[in-house]
Order: sequence, then structure tokens, then C-alpha cells
Amino acid sequence: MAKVSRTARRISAKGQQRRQSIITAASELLLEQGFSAVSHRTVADRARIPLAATTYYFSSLEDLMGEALHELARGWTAQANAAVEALPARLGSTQEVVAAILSIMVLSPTDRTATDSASLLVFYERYLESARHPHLRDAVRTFNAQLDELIIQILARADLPPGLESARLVLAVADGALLRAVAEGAAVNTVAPTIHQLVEQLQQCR
Amino acid sequence: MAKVSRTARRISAKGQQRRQSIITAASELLLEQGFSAVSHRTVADRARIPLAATTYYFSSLEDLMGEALHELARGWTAQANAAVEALPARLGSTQEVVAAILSIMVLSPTDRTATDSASLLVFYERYLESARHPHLRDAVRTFNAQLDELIIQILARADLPPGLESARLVLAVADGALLRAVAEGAAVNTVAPTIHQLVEQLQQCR
DNA sequence: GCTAAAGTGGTACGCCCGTACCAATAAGGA
DNA sequence: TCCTTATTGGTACGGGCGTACCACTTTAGC
Repeated sequence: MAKVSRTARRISAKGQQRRQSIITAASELLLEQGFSAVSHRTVADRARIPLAATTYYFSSLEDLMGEALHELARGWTAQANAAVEALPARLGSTQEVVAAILSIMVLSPTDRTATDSASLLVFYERYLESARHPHLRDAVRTFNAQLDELIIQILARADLPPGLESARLVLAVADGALLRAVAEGAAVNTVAPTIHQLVEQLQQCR
Repeated sequence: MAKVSRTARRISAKGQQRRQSIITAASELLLEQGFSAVSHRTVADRARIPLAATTYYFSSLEDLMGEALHELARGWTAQANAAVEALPARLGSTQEVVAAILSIMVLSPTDRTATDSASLLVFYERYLESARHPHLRDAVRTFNAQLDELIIQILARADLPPGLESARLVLAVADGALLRAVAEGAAVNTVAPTIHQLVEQLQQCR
């Protein structure tokens, strides 16, 4: 029965801007170094603003973290959407399908190669944080739903059995394989055989 | 080039016992509340020993954490092995196969029902910690390898395509589906349909 | 019994944390 | 203009952390 308060304070345009700069700094930190690296102080330093500003614009660190995660998810969905749109209309070979699936899971965000390991970690750290902090669940749920949609599109272009069920199966395999790879210190592309195998199963039983 | 030191101090039987009690306390804490709950002080309190004992018997918290994780993994493998041995020699229905797979992934350790949510979280937190702290990788790698073996046995009893590749595929699906479930706050048994679907695929293409 | 080593337990240091507080300043509507 | 409200930024509090330190007691081999 938490007090809703939220004093409904109007914040000026400049205030909004500062607030946004805090969110941006937090989401960058989150992407680069994970959840544990996001504190009031680290965010303030990165955003070049005094410590107190981070408590002035956000009711708590959880609040800030939630905004940062939403920001990150927004960026990811945009990139994943773009990746799917850039795909050819027909995905012929199994390799193409596997590559398409991976292209929406592991994004190389305008960066150099192989930085994706850190962001993949955050990608999955998100799940655990969401499990322990329910206020983050919306961000995870909506993002995953969008991933489902994109995989449905990929399946359609590959002439594979459509439907949400299949998409969830594909996403589960990709998640499981990628997570195991990062956990065991294996290269990201070592997951290809596993996904390849699933896709072939789906093809054979068409 | 870390100094190996390890001063090779012989520790007495009673010392070993105390050391073990620390490991036990740490692994319990780990199982119940996750990695972040394991600190020198929380372990000391749980084990009913003074703080300094935790630094006397372990060179660092990482060291202690590694031992605790190994302990936990030992318990898990024992339970998983027992679960497979308790399985019927022939797994006829798809449901049986799905249940068998889940029985080795989500263990209800002599506890009441539905406590498994917390331990499932740790189960996957392990992957991320291993990714960020390489000294934990051995524990994860060997445990996963054993899981592969057990799944191979299950596949054999179900007359499904054998081999390490298939086992890895099954494990990936189970991991991905379970992780998504805990992240989205869904009940553990909501993963059954997804695994069911994969098993059916494997059956059809036999 | 003596002595070195192992073990014990209390305490302290320095760091980082979330958050609260507060005086000073800027902005904007009356 | 004034006065309210938003914003700013410096500081402080209380607490948890890993780890070091040290005086003390126990143990085991000679």
C-alpha cells in the first residue's frame, strides 16, 4: 500500500532534458558494464551532473534503473526491426535462416566487432533482474513479445511452420544456446550448429 | 602472473570441519538468496562462526564462492542422477519425456513445492557469474556436461535420435524456456508446451 | 614440558552505497 | 515587481562491504 504521492510536479523543458541525459548515461552504463555498475554516483559521473540530480529526478534507484532498461530495450527493438527489414524476402538456405535469427538476438550496435559479449551478458542479466524485481517485468515481457513477432516474420520468409508456438520454440533454443555459450566462454558463433539443427528439424517436418 | 603462494599450510581435521561448515553455509545462502547474498559476514552469521574465520580459510570471497558453487553443483548432479535412475526403462508418451527432462532441470530439493523458483534463479544466475568470473567456469562446464549425459540417457530411453548434438538442443530449449518463464513471472510448468513441441519434432523425424 | 605452528575472535580501515537534507539560485506567473 | 515553485549542488548519515591486523589460545611434534 505504497503512497502514490508523485507530487505531480511539472518539470520544465530543460528539466526534461537533464532527466533524459541521466537516463542515457544510465542505459549506457547498463549496456557496457551491467546492472551492478549502475549506481547514483556512477551515473552522475558519466552524465557530468551532481549526485543530487539523480535523486531529484528519480524517486529511487529502481525507478532510474527501470527507465534505463526501457531506454535500452527501445534501442534494441529498433535495431532488431531494422535487421529483419533488411533481410531478403525469401530465406532459402538453412544457413540464411540461422543467420537471420542470430542477427536479431546479438546486435552489434554500431560498435566494433565482438563487443557483443558484454551486451549479450546484459541481455540475459535482464531476465534475472526481472525475476527478482517485478517492476522490470514489463520491459522484458514487451521486448520478448516483439522478438516473437520478428521471429514469426523470419519463419514466414523461410517457409517454415508459422505461429507463435514455433517462434517461442526458436527463441528458447537461441536463448539457451547463447546463454550457455557466454557462460562457458565460447564464441558466439558456436551456437550456430544448435540452431541449425532445430531449423533442419522444422524443415523436414514441414 | 599471480603469486601462487598457497603457503601449503596443513590444516587439521577440526580445521577441515570448520572450513566445510563455512562452505555449507555459503552454499545454502547461495541456493536460497543468490550470489549477491553471499558475503563474509552473512556466511559467518549463518555458520555461527566469527567473521575472521571466513578469511582465514579462504584467500578471498571469490575463492569461497567457488567452493560454495562446486558444493551446490555436487548436490545438483547427485539429485539429477538419481532422478534419471528413477525413470522407467522406456519412456513411451511425449509427456513422459517432457516430464523426465524437467525432472533433472528443476529439482525440488526435499523442500516443499514451488520453492524451486528461487533455486531456478540461482541455476541461471550461475551462467552470468561464470561469464563474468572465469574462475567459476569449470563448475558450470562440468555440470552442463553431466546434464548433457543425462539427457542422452533420456533420449535413449525414449527412442529419440541420440547423440550429444541432440542433447545440447534439448538442453538449450529447456534453458531458454525456463529462463523466460522465471523472467516473465510465469509458473514453471508453462514451459512444458515448448519442450513438448521440440520432442514431437524429434519424434516425427525419427 | 617447550616451542612453533595452527586456529580463534574481536576490531578497525577505507571504500562505496542509497538516500536525506538544505541553503542558494533560477524561472515564471501574478 | 514579488513570490511561489523548480532546480541546483554540496554535504552528511548510516550501513554493508572485503580485507587486514593482532593479541590470544590451542594443538602437535620434539
